[in-house]
Amino acid sequence: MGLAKTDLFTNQQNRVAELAKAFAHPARVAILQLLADRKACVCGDLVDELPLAQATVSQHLKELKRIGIIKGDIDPPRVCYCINEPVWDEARQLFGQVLDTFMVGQGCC
Amino acid sequence: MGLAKTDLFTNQQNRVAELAKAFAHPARVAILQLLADRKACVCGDLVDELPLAQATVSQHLKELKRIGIIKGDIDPPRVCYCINEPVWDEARQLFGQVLDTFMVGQGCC
DNA sequence: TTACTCTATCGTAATATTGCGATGTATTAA
DNA sequence: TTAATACATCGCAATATTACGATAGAGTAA
Repeated sequence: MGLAKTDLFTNQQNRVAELAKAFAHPARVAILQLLADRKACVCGDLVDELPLAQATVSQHLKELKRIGIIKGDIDPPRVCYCINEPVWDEARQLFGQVLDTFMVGQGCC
Repeated sequence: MGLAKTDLFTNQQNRVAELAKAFAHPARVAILQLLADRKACVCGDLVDELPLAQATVSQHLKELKRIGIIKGDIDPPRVCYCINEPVWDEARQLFGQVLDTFMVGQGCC
């Protein structure tokens, strides 16, 4: 079963996996792109841009917030969603670390 | 339900999501790191390195192969698993594209 | 106050993922 | 031939994810 034996892997591996989850669904990629482009920092706009129900978008936002890659500051009557810069940078660094361990052009097979 | 409305998103978004899935589980991160380090190109070695049953490792390898980020060439009595260089490079480019759309230091909130 | 807007959360259903034992298949070794 | 090895696949169970309608809560506008 989908047991997350998180203690069986390194902290780096677990964190990479968690950050990768943020990008592992096209809707979340779309959300992150919209926020990164800074054209829409408000959830209402996001719902308009996405082919998903409001409840579904809210759920994705919640998951992205749990991972930490976005943050939502309350500014009634809206919630301003933004990229969380430190975590975004962490993702860039970690993905870079993993992807750069392999240098293209040196296959063994 | 987990419907993958793949036609509702751009090709780029769908591909990013698929490639991210390759990294969205610590065991797969570990597998990819082992292959990228090139110290183990054979499934038997991989099973020894991972805290998972042989069937489970094989399943992860199958999924990684489906995504395309690794390839398995038969070399009886073993199967040689390796990073698939073009796709690895594609992942690097796509993640870079997405992650670089946001420049740290310009938050709106 | 009431009505309206915006977003979160609940409840539910469908599907996907993860994990492993058991079994199958192919090759090698004896 | 039989036995052993290496890996894939099957079948099942447990859990996670995705999606959405309905509802709740908080604020604004009238």
